[in-house]
Amino acid sequence: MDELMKQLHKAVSTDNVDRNTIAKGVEMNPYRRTLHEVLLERKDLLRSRMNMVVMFDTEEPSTEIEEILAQFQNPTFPIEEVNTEKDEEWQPLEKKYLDGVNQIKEDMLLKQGQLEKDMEQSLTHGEKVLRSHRDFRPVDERDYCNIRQSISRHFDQAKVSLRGEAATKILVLRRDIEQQGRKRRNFDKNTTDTLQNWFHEHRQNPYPTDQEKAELAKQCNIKISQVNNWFGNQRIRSKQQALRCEEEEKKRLAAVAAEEARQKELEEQNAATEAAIAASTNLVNPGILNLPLVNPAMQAMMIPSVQPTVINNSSGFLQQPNYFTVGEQMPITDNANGQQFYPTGFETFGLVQQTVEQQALLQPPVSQPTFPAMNYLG
DNA sequence: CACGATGATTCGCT
DNA sequence: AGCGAATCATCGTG
Repeated sequence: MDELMKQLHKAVSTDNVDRNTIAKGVEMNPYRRTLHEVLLERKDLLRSRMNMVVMFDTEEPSTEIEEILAQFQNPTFPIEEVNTEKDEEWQPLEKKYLDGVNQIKEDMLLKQGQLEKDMEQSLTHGEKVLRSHRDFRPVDERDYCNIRQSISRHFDQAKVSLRGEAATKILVLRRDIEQQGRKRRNFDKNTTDTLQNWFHEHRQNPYPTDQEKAELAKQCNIKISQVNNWFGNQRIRSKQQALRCEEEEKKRLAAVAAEEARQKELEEQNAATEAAIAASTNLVNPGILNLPLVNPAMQAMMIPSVQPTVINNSSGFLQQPNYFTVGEQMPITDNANGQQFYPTGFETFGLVQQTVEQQALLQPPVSQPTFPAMNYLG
């Protein structure tokens, strides 16, 4: 019985009321109804009074919060660039801020006053509860002290929370005023996404009706005039962008064409040089001038002193990797300069090392898979 | 701070 | 009134 009473006492002083403990006590105590009622009543009272503010287990007065709450004494307008020229623009905003701070302050003081009252009530109620305990257990000054401490601790925390809430409200207000003070704000991602989606889905005819504009405005939380501005800007800018893309594509194609022309010219030059050198170095047997130097069959017919190594060193075109593969072809015509021409694919034969690009020219280019270009205007 | 993106404003046209 | 176009002014970023 003593043990049970101890538990009950502890439960009351710490507000940690375990209903099982109470139930046991109720069963074994002649004053059970009274005890049961006062415990629950006290607990419910505390709960209902406290739930007006968020309670934290350990909350200490914060210097940060108090610094923010200094706005109550000396409110400073959050926007710096206040000049005389734009005073009429800032004044309503400044007033809004000062009024807001005042409102927050009044709210806080009101709630704080309510908390004080509630604390007084709780204290007197706690004392009343303790007095009623005297009917079934000894109650001394320590019990009163405990319950006073317990109650005032709860209310102190509530006050700290209240100040924290007020500080948060001030920060939110300052941020809002700062945002409103700006000349222009970019729309948030949701808004631009919504507008972009509509624009893209209707890119064939991106002109929303009045009703659609109203819907978009509501959906994006912007004014209808802003929807109009956005679509006006979007139409002209996507058009400009499309034109820019077209322009760049033209430039690109022109550059490709120029490069191709340059390559062709280079090849023609090479062919000319090669033929000229071939004509001047082919002194081994003037009688067979009209036969290709490159024909291996001809090499066998040449005088023995002319070794392939010599030809290699002196003229260089034997180093051409394709020499023997194309060499069996005969020249098809002569021109006035004694140049010999060979069927298609033979022109690359020359003194200049065959480049990769030139080799590629001999083969039909592998067609690259093409991806349809995105056309924003449809 | 330079520069591109972007929302708003203005003007002329139909 | 609604639009395209040019322009302004600010924002956001490297």
